[in-house]
Amino acid sequence: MKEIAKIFHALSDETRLKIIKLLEKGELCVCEIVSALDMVQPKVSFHLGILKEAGLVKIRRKGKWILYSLDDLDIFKRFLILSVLEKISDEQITKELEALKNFKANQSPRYCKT
Amino acid sequence: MKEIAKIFHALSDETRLKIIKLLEKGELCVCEIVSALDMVQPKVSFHLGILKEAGLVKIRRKGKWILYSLDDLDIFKRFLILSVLEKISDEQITKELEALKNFKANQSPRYCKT
DNA sequence: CATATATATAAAAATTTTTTTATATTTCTT
DNA sequence: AAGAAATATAAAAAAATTTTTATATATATG
Repeated sequence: MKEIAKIFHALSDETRLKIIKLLEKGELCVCEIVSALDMVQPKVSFHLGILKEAGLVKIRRKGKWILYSLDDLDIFKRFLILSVLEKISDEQITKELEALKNFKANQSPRYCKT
Repeated sequence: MKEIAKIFHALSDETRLKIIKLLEKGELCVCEIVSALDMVQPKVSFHLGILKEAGLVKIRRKGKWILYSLDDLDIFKRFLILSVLEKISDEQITKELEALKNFKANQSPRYCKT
């Protein structure tokens, strides 16, 4: 029962819902999420940690970057994630998508420099 | 987005998940839930309030009792509730079901006397 | 109508979660 | 190898949630 409560808890926060929406389009490194959300890095890492602990996102290391992506192997989690994506429209994260686009545009291939 | 976070928040607590499980079998008044969970009444009312605010349970007054039941008219909520019911087995609330049974057995038709 | 019962609500206390700030770790680059 | 960049983690502070305790409200009953 704890496990289920934990999954729902991970989804009970607007910042975390936004992160899930941002990951809809694909893998993102922490610094990209930081710039999209316009929040300090440890705060973003904190929320990513909660999503990860709940098994909703997974990570992959690439050099000095850690790339986060949605983890929906489990059918229940897959449904929850799909529900979130469907319930929350892109218009609700316009600001964040815009910031992400700008960030990506202004960075060279080796893109972050916190 | 707040609305969705609110629904997930309502489901992110073990007491509230237990209440949903208890309501699986049908309407219950507050005092029955209190005795099933073995918690003080204001605490139970607090959690019922959160479930109600999230639109997951509904109420019906019957004399001095207020009867709570699952509210799953909405397809999304219905799925969430069904998931909870399916994910949490009856064995996980054995104690509570037992307490509820005893309570019901020991009470006359006009059953509560807090 | 006065009292008892069932439940809600308010205020205060306790607990948990989130945020901030500082620092550690890992990997890359020169 | 030294320094910089990306991220995590720890500690402290702030904020939110939950629990407790006391009280109010509504309905029923004698």
